[in-house]
Amino acid sequence: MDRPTVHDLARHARVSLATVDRVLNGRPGVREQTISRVQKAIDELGYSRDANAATLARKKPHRFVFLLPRSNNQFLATLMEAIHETASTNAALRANIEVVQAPMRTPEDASHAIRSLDSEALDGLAIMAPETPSIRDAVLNLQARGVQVVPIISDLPNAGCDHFVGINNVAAGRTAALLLGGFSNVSDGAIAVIGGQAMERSFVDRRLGFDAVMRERFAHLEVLPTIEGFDDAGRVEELVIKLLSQRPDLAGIYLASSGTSGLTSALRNVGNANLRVIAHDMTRASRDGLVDGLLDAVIVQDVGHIARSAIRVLRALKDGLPISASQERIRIEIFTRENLPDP
Amino acid sequence: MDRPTVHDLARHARVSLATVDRVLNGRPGVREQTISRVQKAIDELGYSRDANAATLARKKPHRFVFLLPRSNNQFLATLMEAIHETASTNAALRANIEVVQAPMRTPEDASHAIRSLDSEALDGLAIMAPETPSIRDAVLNLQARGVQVVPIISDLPNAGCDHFVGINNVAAGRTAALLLGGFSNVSDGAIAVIGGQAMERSFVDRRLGFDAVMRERFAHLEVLPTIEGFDDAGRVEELVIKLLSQRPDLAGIYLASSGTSGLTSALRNVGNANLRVIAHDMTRASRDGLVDGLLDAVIVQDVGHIARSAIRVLRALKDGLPISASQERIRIEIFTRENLPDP
DNA sequence: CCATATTTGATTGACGTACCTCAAAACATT
DNA sequence: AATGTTTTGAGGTACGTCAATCAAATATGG
Repeated sequence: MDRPTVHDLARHARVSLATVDRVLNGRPGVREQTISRVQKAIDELGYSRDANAATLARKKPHRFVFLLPRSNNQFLATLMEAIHETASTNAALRANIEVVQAPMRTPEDASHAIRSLDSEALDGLAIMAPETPSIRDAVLNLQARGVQVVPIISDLPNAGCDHFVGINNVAAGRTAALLLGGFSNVSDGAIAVIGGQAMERSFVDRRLGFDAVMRERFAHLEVLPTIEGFDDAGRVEELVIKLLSQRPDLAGIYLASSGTSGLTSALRNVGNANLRVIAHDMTRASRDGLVDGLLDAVIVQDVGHIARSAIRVLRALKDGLPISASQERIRIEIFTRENLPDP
Repeated sequence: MDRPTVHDLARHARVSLATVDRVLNGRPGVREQTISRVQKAIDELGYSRDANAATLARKKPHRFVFLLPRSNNQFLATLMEAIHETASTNAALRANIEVVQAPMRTPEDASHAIRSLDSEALDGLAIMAPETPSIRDAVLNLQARGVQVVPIISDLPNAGCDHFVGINNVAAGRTAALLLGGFSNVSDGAIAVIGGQAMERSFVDRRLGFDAVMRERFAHLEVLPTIEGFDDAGRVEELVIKLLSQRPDLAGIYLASSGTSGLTSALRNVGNANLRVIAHDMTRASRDGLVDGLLDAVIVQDVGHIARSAIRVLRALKDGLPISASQERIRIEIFTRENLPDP
């Protein structure tokens, strides 16, 4: 009833331990025919590598890089903090974890950042980036050289990645619409949606889900075209101030990107009590916004979970370990003034 | 810069490897003075046991038991399924995981169930039980014999347990109130709260949070005294039918326990469109209830996360490993018809 | 058929901890 | 001082994998 080991594999496939090792670790010098014989033994015995022994025996630690946009918004700061905390508390994983920030305002920036990573010394990349052809190609290129890639926060659907580490952003958008529409008590009015960049998949998905529910359930509210805030608090603040002066019928704002501090600071000055406001991510600004009644709800993705999950997934992909879908599902939390936990 | 090993400890504390081992694993035959010398070395070097090597080297697997109420409600079924799935996908943990169900309608039942566990062969217990003196004593007794105990789902605050694996039930109650009150659009009316057993801590906490927010924010709604449903669908159904006939002014129902299928089945027959209804936990009944518009929102705790977390915590307590608070925090999810994921 | 390349086998030593045995040393008791 | 008891040391094996070496077997091309 014990789990099979490499020895069992070798015996069952009638090859030596060395050959099993070559197959398992993708080392060269094994005939196709032999590989499939070992593969067959793996399937028949239901072998899966003992992660404990593997980690223990591995000489070189894995090198994983988190590539994030260079931007000084508060959400990125909390994300980076979570990554560093995970890295330090999980020293037993034998993984070197680095955070690299690169400008991503243009697709060329981002793909250049990817290409300038030393792919030789790299085992895995967790990347948060907009979805553009040049980025997709850079990612595919990296994968071709044996580097595992997972998109985090914002998906890259056509970049050949098996897993995405982040929330279901369509569901997040739907939730935002539900809260905005449900809490609103006006008979008509306009709803503004502020995103980061148009190419950001996370925003596209959120908008998609948001619009669907607004259409289905809250057709009396008019959803305005997207405004791009570029995840920048200053720009968001300007946009919101302008919006409030131009649209006296504004009934709600959905900030589907970063820059919450700009939103709350605008609301503090020119907001009104009938405005329903939903934002994303738990930061200082969003917490204060909830407490002060400027925001009605904040939709939160746990950055610690995202950091841990990304590392687990990269490691599993690299080592050929199974991935537990249910464990890696990132949940959406909804915080309001009423259920805000202590900081 | 490498992590210190037991060898480093031995050298630094000027004792032998065997002594370090005795101290680390709590084996007898070491003077107090020596123990503290080793302890000092542990602190100074910042030693923490390599979990991979420890699991690998351990001969006997740990034996962990989940003790749950014997009741055939749907939530318990999903919880048990999650436990078994975790057990089978984490064979590498070298832990034997058992589920024991025992009647818990009276405190004596439950404490008897605890006492009848073979504490010799037991390393850890994850227990879901009401909070009564006899249960508390039985738990304390078990701990005195070296068995680690974590309450799951429902806390046991005075049973000497370091960790609770479950959601913040006060916050859950607050959230329920927010959703009930926020979605409701009546100017007055009554709100019914249905719990399981009065002694269940999870229910007490939910009620606490629920009442607080209703008082603070929705004082125009009258919250009725608790009704005990004993987590039984049949009983809940009867209660709800009676309630709806007796209180025509009923504006909302908060089902803070199991038995959701009884609730939805009652609503299907005698419900009305102006009723706002909140329930807990994702089961077949609650999913169908959302889809059919009988329930407005369901507050969900991820049973898979609870099962995994309980095992991780028990293992960490038993092996003296650190526990990552942020990883073990169980999140609350809110599902509505609008953001319901595929099954 | 040979020479050469490719593929496979046999073996070994880490990795860090658990767990065991046996003997030596320190301590306590009379 | 002699005895027994408690505490400590020394050393080894095992866990399952990685990683490396060197030799042996097999395949390939001319």
